[in-house]
Amino acid sequence: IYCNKGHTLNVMEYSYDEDLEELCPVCGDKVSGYHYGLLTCESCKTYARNFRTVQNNKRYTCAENQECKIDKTQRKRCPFCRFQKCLSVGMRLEAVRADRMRGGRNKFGPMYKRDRALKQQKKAAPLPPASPLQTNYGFTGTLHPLPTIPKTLLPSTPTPITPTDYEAGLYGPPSLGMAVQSHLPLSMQYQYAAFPGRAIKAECPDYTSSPESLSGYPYPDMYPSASPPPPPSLPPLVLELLRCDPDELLVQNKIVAHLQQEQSGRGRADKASTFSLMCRMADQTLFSIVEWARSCIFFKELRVGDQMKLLHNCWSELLVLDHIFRQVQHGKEDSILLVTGQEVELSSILSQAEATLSGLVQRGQELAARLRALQVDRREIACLKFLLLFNPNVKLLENQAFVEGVQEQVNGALLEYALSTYPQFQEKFSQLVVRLPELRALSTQAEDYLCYMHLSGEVPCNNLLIEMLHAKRACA
DNA sequence: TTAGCCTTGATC
DNA sequence: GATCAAGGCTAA
Repeated sequence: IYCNKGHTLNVMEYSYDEDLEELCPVCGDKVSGYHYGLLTCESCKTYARNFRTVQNNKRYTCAENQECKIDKTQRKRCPFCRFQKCLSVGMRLEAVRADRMRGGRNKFGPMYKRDRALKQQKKAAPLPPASPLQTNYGFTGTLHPLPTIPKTLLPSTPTPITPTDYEAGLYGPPSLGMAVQSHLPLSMQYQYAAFPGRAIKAECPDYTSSPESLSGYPYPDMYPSASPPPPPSLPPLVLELLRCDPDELLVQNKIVAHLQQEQSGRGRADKASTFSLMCRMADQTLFSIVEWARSCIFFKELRVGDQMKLLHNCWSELLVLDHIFRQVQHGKEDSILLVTGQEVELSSILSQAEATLSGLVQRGQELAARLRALQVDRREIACLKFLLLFNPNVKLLENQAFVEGVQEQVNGALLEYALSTYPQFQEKFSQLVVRLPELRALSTQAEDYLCYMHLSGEVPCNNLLIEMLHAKRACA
């Protein structure tokens, strides 16, 4: 039994109403439910939904410094900043339906459920008071089991889970290997919409699959500004590159499931260190990056030898970019969002991680802040990933000219996209590209650190990270 | 234009 | 049938 505000509440009977006590992250008004990815009030829900139609006729600008305070009484004063805030707190406007279809559910359903489950967990176990992640992944040396996400919220596989496993708290599917993706059950394709063209009726429309569908969604994925909506004829290559991106939720669930499975295979006395867990997390992320690359336009045309050379060259850069863009989307400077969807307070990392790691994390936060300030969007990140992958400086490529050609094409498409989508920000392309050397420098530092930790025996065995590290350099 | 209330409809 | 997150309607 857990007492809350004078009401006696059995934790097992956690009710939906508990969520509604929260305040809208945009304006602080009373929350009316989950809307477009998170708990918001009714008015911000309507505001976010209507923004597209409103934006069609009006071009909002901020009369101040684009830093207007948005609260319940002042939220009407600056539509521009209100919309910016909607996005910065994490509202997912891809859930606004282009076809205006009413009713039904969308792909965020599982996310809402999981969020509720996590909130319930927090209430059930209020100590330590921090996020579930801190409870389980706090930088205190030892590692506890993964957060117990109900297995119903994880992607299902055709493989059954035994009741024994379930009772033991082993929520992840027994196996979720890399080859599983093409054998996803239909229900999962529905829930997570990993691939274009597979969306079912009530699913969020797939805005990435064609220029026509994109025109029904005339603002960028993130941080749209007061500029006019992008013209319907966006560079087709940009759309194509974006189409290669896997669904974030799918990747997240897959990694969580894998880590839970790994963790469940350990005895109670055999707990992995926090660093070791982070390595495994990065390792799984790297798997998903390799899988992404292998299915990518252009890349899949290359011979395996060239594919390996390119990946060996840029794996850490792609990992770092993946991490950094997650922080850009996360939008909080005082915490880190992990690929598993868990949040760690920055202060707890900086106070408990050793100096080198702290430095790396901080540099990552700085780079994320710079990209956030540039209002980088998902399509631009998709281009940057290709620019990193198709690095024409990689030596001894069988098909050097092709790689150079792709690099050139993607550069051109990114330039065209940035100019047409953000015409008020002529320098955006160069500002974005100039971040790449910074990112490369950071990833080199991260590699060095990983190498050092590997030599100290701190990195788990059979790790793709180490395989890549060895392939790229003579670590010893 | 905003925001509270209403209707809808896929999933549970 | 209930749920609840979508979109619709409309007074202010």
